Amino acid sequence: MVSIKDIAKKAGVSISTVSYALNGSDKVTDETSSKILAAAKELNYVPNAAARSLKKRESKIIGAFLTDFKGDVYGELLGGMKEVCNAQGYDLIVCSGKQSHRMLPEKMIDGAIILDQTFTSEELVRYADRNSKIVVLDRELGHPNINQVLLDNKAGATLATEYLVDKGYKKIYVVTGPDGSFDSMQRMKAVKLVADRNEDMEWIEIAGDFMKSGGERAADQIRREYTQPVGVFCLNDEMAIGLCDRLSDTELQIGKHVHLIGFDNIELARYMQPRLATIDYSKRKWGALAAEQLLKIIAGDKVENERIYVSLVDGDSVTRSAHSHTHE
Amino acid sequence: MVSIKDIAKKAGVSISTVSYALNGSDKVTDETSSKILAAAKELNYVPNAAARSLKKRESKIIGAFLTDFKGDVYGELLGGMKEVCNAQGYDLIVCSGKQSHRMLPEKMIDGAIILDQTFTSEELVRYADRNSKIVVLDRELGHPNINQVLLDNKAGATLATEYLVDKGYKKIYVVTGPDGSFDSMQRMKAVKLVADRNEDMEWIEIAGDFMKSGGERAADQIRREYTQPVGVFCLNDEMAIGLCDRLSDTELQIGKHVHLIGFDNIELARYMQPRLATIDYSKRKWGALAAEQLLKIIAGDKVENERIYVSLVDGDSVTRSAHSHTHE
DNA sequence: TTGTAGGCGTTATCAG
DNA sequence: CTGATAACGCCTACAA
Repeated sequence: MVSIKDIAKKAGVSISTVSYALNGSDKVTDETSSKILAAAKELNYVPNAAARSLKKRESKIIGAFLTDFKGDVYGELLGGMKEVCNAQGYDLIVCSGKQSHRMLPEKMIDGAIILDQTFTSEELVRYADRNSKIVVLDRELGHPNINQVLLDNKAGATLATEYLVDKGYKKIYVVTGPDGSFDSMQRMKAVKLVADRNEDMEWIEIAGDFMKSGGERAADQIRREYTQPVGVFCLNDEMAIGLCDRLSDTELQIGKHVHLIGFDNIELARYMQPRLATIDYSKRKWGALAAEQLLKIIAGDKVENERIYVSLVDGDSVTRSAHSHTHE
Repeated sequence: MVSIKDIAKKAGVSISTVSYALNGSDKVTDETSSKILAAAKELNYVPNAAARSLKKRESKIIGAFLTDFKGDVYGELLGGMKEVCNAQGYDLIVCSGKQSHRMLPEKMIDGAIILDQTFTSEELVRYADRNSKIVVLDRELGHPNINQVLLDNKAGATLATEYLVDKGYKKIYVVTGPDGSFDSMQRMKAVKLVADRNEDMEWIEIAGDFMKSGGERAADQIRREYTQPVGVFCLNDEMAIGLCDRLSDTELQIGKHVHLIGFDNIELARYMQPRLATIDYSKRKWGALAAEQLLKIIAGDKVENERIYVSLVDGDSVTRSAHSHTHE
């Protein structure tokens, strides 16, 4: 490995002069500086990240932590983060799995963006206490070193539920996320509020998992209990697609017997037959905002918690109930 | 930041003893060791990654470099890599973009898995010359520090092309990847070989880009030139889907007028109407094998270049030509 | 403008 | 078994 010491020797100066020259300090003559740069190039010098991090106590790297690498949501999200990070001279790395958590306390990264339920809140707070900078996308956490950028789950779930109600469905199944999912709980809360406002609405909760399998199990239950057209709100699109899959070779048709809406607007949603109604939001913006907030915290700036707004996407997976009274 | 020096002070021993105890050396009494461990825990000690990397000249981190974070192929691929890495005590980080290339020469990571055309081969060889360990998934490169794990593109493209021929199509469009794509070139080569073996097969190359837009442009051209049912081989599924999208509101129907096969078997393929015929391979295995090879190189073991096998997936996007002679 | 020297946190060598 | 001590590569007062 070639170090600044080697450059110093070759250029006939001291290592500190090399360091100054390499870092573009004006404390060095242009002449010696260019001599040093030339030597560095010739020797194929590459600075050592570990040494620099050790001394400067920063790595200029941000870590994004995800539950897994699958999932259609992540592509745009990470793209948004990277764009912001790079613009400010930071690199973004993506990590998954418990084992990689260590990178945060060990200061391998300057900060973390968390979208990973396997990261417990206690763990995050513990790191934040020791001065790690964190932005969470999947929970609420009050701590000076932690900021949160959350989806407007309440608005989204309200839109979705009211959509089903407006289309004339009184009986509505809601397929939840896994236990402990913040998004799931928030969305459920909004569903309940809508139900409270609509006296004649009956709703049934089905425990899901945000994966296809949850939608499949829900499909089985709905089919067993089926008597008349119903509304179904899957708390994410992936479960909605699992539900469609399972129902596809039965007598129950989506958009006719089962009126389905999801959440996330993943790419697949628009390829479903019929097109899946769902809740949309800008994944890129979400990621970008999260990164912005994190970099601000790192810079020591004050930040406010931010929210990502959502909108409803129509789809023929929900059609108007034949029995509904049209009020217009 | 609490360092081993602090622990040493608290436990009343020297820093070297602390280091030994922390690393589980048997050169320390169980008694002092447990005293040290207790002190470490009490002080919330976390080792500093930069310091350790600097001294040990390894980070126990592997980097996967992708063109972008989108793309359905990556989820499983990265999952396979991570599994292998973790099992051997390595962490996996995912990087994208030119800026992050520096992590390799700067020794922030112990090795890299490359699936990213924006990494030039010269750059990779330069790093390999300086002792970086690399596995490439998207090119061929002869270098002692570089190994390659490639798809069996030839077999896949041959299967796909012959599938169209067997179904009775004489005129076959082939939509390529972007210029310089290794996969695209390999697949094209195989197409040409099949064409050479089938005298009456006519094939037309359309320049694509492995993105939806390429498929859309191809659709336009095919539609302009359409006279009778044709076969189309999109060199990846994403372009095939772009092509379907663009054709969906025209008079040309997939599986009737345009007989389409893709490559990759992404999740969306099985949701297309009709189901997209394509070439499948285990993305998880691909990633796992790449990681295995890389860790072997790092360990100094000899490795052979490996290949990932492929298979054909039937789909109604290709049906038998009405004019074809059935030979059975 | 350049050089000297100390230190970041860790590991590892070599004496005690 | 334990303790000094010297690196690892880089940065940065401070001194010259």
